[in-house]
Amino acid sequence: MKFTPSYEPDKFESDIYNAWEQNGFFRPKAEDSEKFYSIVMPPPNANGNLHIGHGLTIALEDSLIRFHRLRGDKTWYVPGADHAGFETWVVYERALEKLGHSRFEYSRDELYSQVWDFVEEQRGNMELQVRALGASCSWEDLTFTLDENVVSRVYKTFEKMWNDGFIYRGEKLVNYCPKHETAFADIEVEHIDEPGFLWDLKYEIAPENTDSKNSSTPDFIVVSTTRPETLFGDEAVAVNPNDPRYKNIIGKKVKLPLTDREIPIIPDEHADPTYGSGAVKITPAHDFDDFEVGERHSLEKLRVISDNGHMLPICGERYSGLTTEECRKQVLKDLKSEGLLLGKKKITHAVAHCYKCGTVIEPTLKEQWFIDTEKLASLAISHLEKNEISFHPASKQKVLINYLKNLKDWNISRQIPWGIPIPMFKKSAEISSGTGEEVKNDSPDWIFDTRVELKEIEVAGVKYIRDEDTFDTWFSSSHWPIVCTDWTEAHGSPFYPLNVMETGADILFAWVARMIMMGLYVTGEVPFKSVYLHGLVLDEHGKKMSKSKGNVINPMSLVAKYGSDAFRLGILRGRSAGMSQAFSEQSVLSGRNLCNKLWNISRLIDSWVEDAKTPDAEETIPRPKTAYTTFNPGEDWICREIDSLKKSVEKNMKSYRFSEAVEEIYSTIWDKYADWFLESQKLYKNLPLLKATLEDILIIAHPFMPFVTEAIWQALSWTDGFLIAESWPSSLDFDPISAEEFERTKLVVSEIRRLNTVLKAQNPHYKIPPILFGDDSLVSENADLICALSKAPGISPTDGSPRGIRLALEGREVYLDVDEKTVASHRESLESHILSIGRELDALNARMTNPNYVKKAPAHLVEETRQGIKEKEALISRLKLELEVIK
RNA sequence: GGACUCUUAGCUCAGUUGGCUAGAGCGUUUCUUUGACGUAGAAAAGGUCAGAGGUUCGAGUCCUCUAGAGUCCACCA
Repeated sequence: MKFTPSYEPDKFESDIYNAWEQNGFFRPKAEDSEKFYSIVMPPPNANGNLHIGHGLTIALEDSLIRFHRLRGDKTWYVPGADHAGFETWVVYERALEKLGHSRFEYSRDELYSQVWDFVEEQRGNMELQVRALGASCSWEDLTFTLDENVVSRVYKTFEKMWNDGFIYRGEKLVNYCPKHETAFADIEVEHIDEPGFLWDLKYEIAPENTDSKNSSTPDFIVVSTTRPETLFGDEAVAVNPNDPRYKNIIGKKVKLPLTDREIPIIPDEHADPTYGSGAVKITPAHDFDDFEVGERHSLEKLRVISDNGHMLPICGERYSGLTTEECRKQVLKDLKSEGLLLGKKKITHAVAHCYKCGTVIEPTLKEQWFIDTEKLASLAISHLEKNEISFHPASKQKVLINYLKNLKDWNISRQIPWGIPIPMFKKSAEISSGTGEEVKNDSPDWIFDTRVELKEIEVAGVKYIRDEDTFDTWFSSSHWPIVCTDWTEAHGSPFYPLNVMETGADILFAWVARMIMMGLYVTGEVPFKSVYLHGLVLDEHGKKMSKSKGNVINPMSLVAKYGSDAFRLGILRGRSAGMSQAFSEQSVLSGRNLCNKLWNISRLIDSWVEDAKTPDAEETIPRPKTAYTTFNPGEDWICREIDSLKKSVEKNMKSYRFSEAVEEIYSTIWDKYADWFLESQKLYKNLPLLKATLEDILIIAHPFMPFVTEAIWQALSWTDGFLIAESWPSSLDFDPISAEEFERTKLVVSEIRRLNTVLKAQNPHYKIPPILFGDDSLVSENADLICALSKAPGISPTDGSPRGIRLALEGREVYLDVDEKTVASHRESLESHILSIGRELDALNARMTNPNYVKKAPAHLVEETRQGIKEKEALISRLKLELEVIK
């Protein structure tokens, strides 16, 4: 294969991916069961497109997987697809609406199969995109969140919990979206501070209860509320027991406005004497606080708002059927006309919204299934406190423990058809067919049964009807590490626990917390050894991406434009764990440039290898490792640099510092390998070394830029097989003295270049002069290289009569052979150089004059400082001497 | 109200147990039509590390406070 002048990713990527997949590199062999390195992908929504967060997830996870694969671990990366219960449901419901249909036209079972088809149609799309990002995952093991084994595992857990008494049926207030007509967990509700009003309503004290003998007793009480329309459900008015204003009316009754009901005045700490009027109406069926108050005082829970947000008939003909908003207006109008509306105050308060449609959440009284989370949470906390899971960033461990300590019971019922049916059946009031016997009183109200395909079942002569609700998706998702690894009670799984769970920091509570609780509950072991949480990917201005703002960056369009590797490099660059950070196309562009650079490096080396080939001198190249020897300047140095790159990538990957790893690869390839080593090799062309070092670089870079490195591997004339299956390089041999010598040679070249640039700036007609060197073995031994790298027209010894400008480098005797005029004009820059060295010297001297430093600092530091002072002093005196000469 | 995070170059961020002259990318300026790459090469400018105090021989790094930014949790009628 021939190298084109620039790397064109779209010509290679899909072929390479297919070749990898078809050759089975993504799947660990069955017999290799000893040392697995396993990661499961947080399942992207089956019916959706990947967003930038998935792009980041795959870049992170796949680089870990590829790194470990090259290191020789049996890696196992499981892709997934999420039925995404509610998310998908919203999309589907919208599609139905567009066709002029409503979900209420269909039965639950009909809806379920419709959505199944809908998702099936869309699913391939997501999988193609995961492939395009280069994810080296085991497709045969793809798990869909509604797969048979997932459902059966979820049912098993539910049954265990039911038997353990962790599950209870409760009538409680739940967060309810009147638009979607389903309940949510607390975590799915968004609290937003909004302006609103606090109205003062006049509740008259019922006349028959007024103590006529005591005229000091007021005949009404003012209650403050933000939701006047709920007054129909009021069951009491609460005042603080310590509030002197109301002490003597506790226990009396008030007339509920617009109705003919009377409700008591009760004492409760919940009433804050400093807020509003200090008296608060209690609506147990429609407010979380009031619910609690109601429980304390055994109040009725009267529902006055329907599931879809309309007033119920109990509110009276005038209000029944109105939306809550309409009803509020009407109530306020009526109260006003009756003189019962006393005041209105602007306030800001937190209002709960549906996280999907933004509709105001209506706390609604519902019978639902709840998980008693107390034992689950404390189990999780005890393992977390033993540091059985390492967190990146570490701070999230504390955050998670704090969350678990305050965890409330978990409502797992959802009133949407798209999801896993809850396997619970309720005893029917009807007498079961045939027997004619009465229902036995001792038969349970609810029974667990997995025959969810049936609407009703019969057990011991009793008829039971299926609960129509489905599970909260997080209930099944919390089993993800268990189900993906096929963990069983009998055999466990060689992949469980996972090595790493990598996901977004935003679902630490919703998902990670629940996986830990469930993993421990089901298997007794934590589900993963490490957690890496990435932050949000923000737009280039640091703003959250959103469709409405129009600042969404689509990963696929970046892949199409710059290539998959460029995207991966761009998204990993400068990103650290847990932080929400800006991302721009610019970083992808620089990733693309690196790919092209590496491509051209390889192109050059390959052309040298090809040029050297003569028909009769066909080399026999030992694979897998090219043997090499170092002869020339820079060769030991590049071996040292690659060796240190290798070690630092190992270290960074171990501590999940992806960005640092990428940065080091970038600078080694570009600044070291291309700009110094290859430039030097233009003189020497040590082919075995060039080949060996290029191979190492390709392997080390492969986890981060898999496609271009493989494309190069395939294009090189001497390599065979696949790069993905190569093994991580062993340590390179090098002579450290020779490496250090090249470092000093670089300094000479840089200084010559810098001087030339400065002098050129002073005089546009300046031409790069020849180089002279005195008694300087480093320069004489590297003369050709220095000459070539600095583009000087020539280099020669001074023969004892130095002239021109001497380089200000310690221990060097190198001159630029320039004319007298140029020498004189250089004086100024020399003076400023002396000043800056002087400042550094002062700093070092200050340290040494401090007796405590000399006494307490480590000896090697003190010695270094002493050495530094000596060198700087020598340099200054020499520079001063040069200044004398220039005069 | 509670918890957590952040503040380092024009921008986005590194800086691991305190230790040599605080780094990178992008951007900016100057130079280079050298046959791997202009998606390039060479060079340069740019930082009182938010502020104050403390610990220390030594603080971007540890502690306290202040100011600012952000995120999450929470029932404020």
